[in-house]
Amino acid sequence: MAYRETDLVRQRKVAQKSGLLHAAETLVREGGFGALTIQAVAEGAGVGVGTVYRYFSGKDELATEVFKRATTREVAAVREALSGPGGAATRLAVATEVFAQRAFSAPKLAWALIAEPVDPAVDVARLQYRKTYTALFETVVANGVATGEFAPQNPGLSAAALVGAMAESILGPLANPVCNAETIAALRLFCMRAVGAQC
Amino acid sequence: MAYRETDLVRQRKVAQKSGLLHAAETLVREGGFGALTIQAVAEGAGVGVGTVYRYFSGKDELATEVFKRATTREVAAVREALSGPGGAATRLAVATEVFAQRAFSAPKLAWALIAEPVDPAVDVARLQYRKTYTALFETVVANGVATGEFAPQNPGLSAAALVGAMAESILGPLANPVCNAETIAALRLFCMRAVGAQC
DNA sequence: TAAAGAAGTGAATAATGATTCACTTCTTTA
DNA sequence: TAAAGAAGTGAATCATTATTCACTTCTTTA
Repeated sequence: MAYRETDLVRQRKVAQKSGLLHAAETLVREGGFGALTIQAVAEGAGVGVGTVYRYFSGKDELATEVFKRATTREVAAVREALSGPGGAATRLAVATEVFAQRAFSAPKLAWALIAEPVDPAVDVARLQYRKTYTALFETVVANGVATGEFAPQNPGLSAAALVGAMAESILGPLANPVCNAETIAALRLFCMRAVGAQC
Repeated sequence: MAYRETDLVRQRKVAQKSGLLHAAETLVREGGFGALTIQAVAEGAGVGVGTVYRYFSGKDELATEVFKRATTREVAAVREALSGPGGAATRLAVATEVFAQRAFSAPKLAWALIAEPVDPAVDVARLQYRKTYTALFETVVANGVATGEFAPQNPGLSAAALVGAMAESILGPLANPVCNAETIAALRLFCMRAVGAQC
């Protein structure tokens, strides 16, 4: 036995994989999943295309991992906002702002995660993502309805509509590409009225 | 001079082009623009692939024409609903229902027109489409704000958010795929509250 | 240092789908 | 009917990407 993987090698492999994922996410940030090609990932990470296949079984797996990493971050940020202090109205308002801020700072990424259709493999992950996302909003809407802060309504539909309203007004092709405090404030008011919160 | 195009030939050419567009739209209805291949269009219309190129300079032109035809119809339907009788609230409610009904009856098409990313060539047409669409809603929102029926708000942002809310709750991956009167009613209420209409 | 084991490489291959073009068939008129 | 003009055809070609694999280089240990 003349070879055995050492910690040094393990670290390098982790770093390599991380570098590949970083290069891949950069591409998605800049041009959505449509810009994610193995060639470009390899180039961005400074390795050969074959190397990518040492770390990922194929494009699907790479794309899915990029998707999961990014969505985990996004969901965590919104979840944190929704689990903060205050009533349902306050928390929904804060969550709306968090969503808007993050989307503004990386619109292509936000669009890629929420709307861009991709491989069926990634679509499975996206379905889970949207479910999680919508569920977060659904919870706060249902909570507000229960406490009487919001109007009676179908929380599931309202949650989907809220996500759609946020996505369209901020990521849509007609959206102001500049981070605009007024836009965010207007969106927050729209969402507040939509759930029937008094404000 | 031994040949000159006659009316008969002209008619046939018009019919042929119309048949190609019909075949193309059928494909988009069934699978979005992703399903629009020249091969499939030719097959659907019962002609050779080369024939498609006698009528369209390339795939871009074909896709753009399909898009424009379909969107013209959609916009007309919503515009009619918005220009009907009654106040801003009534007209917005009717328009919401029209949008929802049409989207339910052809969800893939609606999704393809509103959300599916396609060739840059088609994207130009889509931008125009969304502008038109949003402008329609913007007008009624501004109208309602002016008459005091709706709360004060930024009509442009609200219009985009309304379109997003409708699209997401009806076309989104989590949407109920069945035409559901309750869903439509819930969406209508959401939209009414969102603009601050009393109902 | 030598040899085993594994990572790195990128030209070659595969798959998909748009586009071309030399050819055939149809339509018209002298 | 003959010949011009145009439409129809689809196999061949081009373009883009994912994927493979025979080979090279690196790392480890006896």
